[in-house]
Amino acid sequence: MKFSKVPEATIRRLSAYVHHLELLEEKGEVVVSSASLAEACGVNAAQVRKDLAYFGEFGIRGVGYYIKDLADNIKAILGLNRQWRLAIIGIGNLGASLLFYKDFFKKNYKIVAAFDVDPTGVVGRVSERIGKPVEILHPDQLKEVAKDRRIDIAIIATPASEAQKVADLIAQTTIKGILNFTPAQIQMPKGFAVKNYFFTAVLDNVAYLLRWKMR
Amino acid sequence: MKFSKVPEATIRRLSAYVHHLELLEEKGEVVVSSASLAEACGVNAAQVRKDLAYFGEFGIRGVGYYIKDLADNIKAILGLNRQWRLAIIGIGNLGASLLFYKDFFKKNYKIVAAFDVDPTGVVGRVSERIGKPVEILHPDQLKEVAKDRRIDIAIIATPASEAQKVADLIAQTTIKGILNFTPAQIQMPKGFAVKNYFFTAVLDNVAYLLRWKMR
DNA sequence: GGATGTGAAGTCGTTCACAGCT
DNA sequence: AGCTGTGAACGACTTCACATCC
Repeated sequence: MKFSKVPEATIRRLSAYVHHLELLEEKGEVVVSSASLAEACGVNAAQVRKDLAYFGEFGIRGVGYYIKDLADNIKAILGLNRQWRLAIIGIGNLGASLLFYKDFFKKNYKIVAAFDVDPTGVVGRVSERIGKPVEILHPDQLKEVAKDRRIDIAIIATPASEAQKVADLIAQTTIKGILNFTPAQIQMPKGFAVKNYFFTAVLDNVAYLLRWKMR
Repeated sequence: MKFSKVPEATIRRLSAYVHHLELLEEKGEVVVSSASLAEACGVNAAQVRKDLAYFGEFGIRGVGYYIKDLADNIKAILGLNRQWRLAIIGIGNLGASLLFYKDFFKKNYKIVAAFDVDPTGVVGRVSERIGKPVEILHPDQLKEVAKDRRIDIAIIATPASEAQKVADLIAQTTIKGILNFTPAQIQMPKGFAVKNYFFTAVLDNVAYLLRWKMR
């Protein structure tokens, strides 16, 4: 274990490894080699071993990796051995769909609050679709609610024009992690974990590939 | 213009540049320097110039870049000067929310078809929310519909367990681009543009940062 | 003067190749 | 013998620094 600077790409791949290990576990497999895990995740075998080497030695030479053991270890590395409490800010179509995203439960994420400037907007329809409706609060309440409900991570799903305002609100709370779904680049003080995740950028990438590489 | 191998990260940044250039245009700005564009997008100024240099010379030394001109050029590079026709496959919460994602219109993407094995599922509620309901078709119809409606890109928003089946269906159509929203790694023959975009992987990244870098 | 465009340098991430265990 | 763990080689991306041009 060196634990120097871990590439961000490594973390992304660890997520993928966990997903595949869980599939193998369901199938009743017991051990897996770096080569086969690599193939399933579309990467190089040495890459798999290097990624793991940042955090320790999890395999057995001449054998491979015990699947359950490795999965547990990676989950611990990613912090998926505890529950992370999420707030969704901006309950439009995207925010609303996150409220109903079932796989959160598997992944140790739990939505504990939802915020929107217009609590009467999509909410009515949202409420229709779930037994116990999620209460939509006004962003003004963010600070106190963040503390009360111990929110760890805020997901910004507002229009881009509102993203910085929301970020400024978050900066005043105990929340330290942000997943920004808008195309806006947000500015935060040091000490915050911010990741952007704007999906039309990826779509643009597909369009670009189609535009040039092929046809 | 060298047009050798363009890093994927460059393409992602070009998307961000366009977004910011459009904001500047709305504000009535006329020229922008690489330094100021860089700051707004959270990158280095030399990076901006290098990114653009892959495709040509768009600036004027001693002056900067004409905003509208640069925006148009980047859009042409990304293929956003034409309309891309999308299909969404899997109309769960995520797929349904994409159906209503308004910004598609701005970005030259148009949803021309929606598929789900259960056309009676979310659809009823989906139909309630839009004047002219989107017709949800069965994936069996993919091949003929892809041709009729000239679908360019398929967005896979099914459960992960179905992703490969859907990919196999797509492989038999005229569709050449895929945006995969599931955590499953899909296998395609050569010549397809496939991008994965699974958002809990990014959330895992935030959790990891919180787990280690801070606290 | 001032900002772009770009070779060169530097940094970071990936792949190779083999030593080291089991 | 087989597969992991890892230094070293490689390749890719980013940043620097300055020549170039408006």
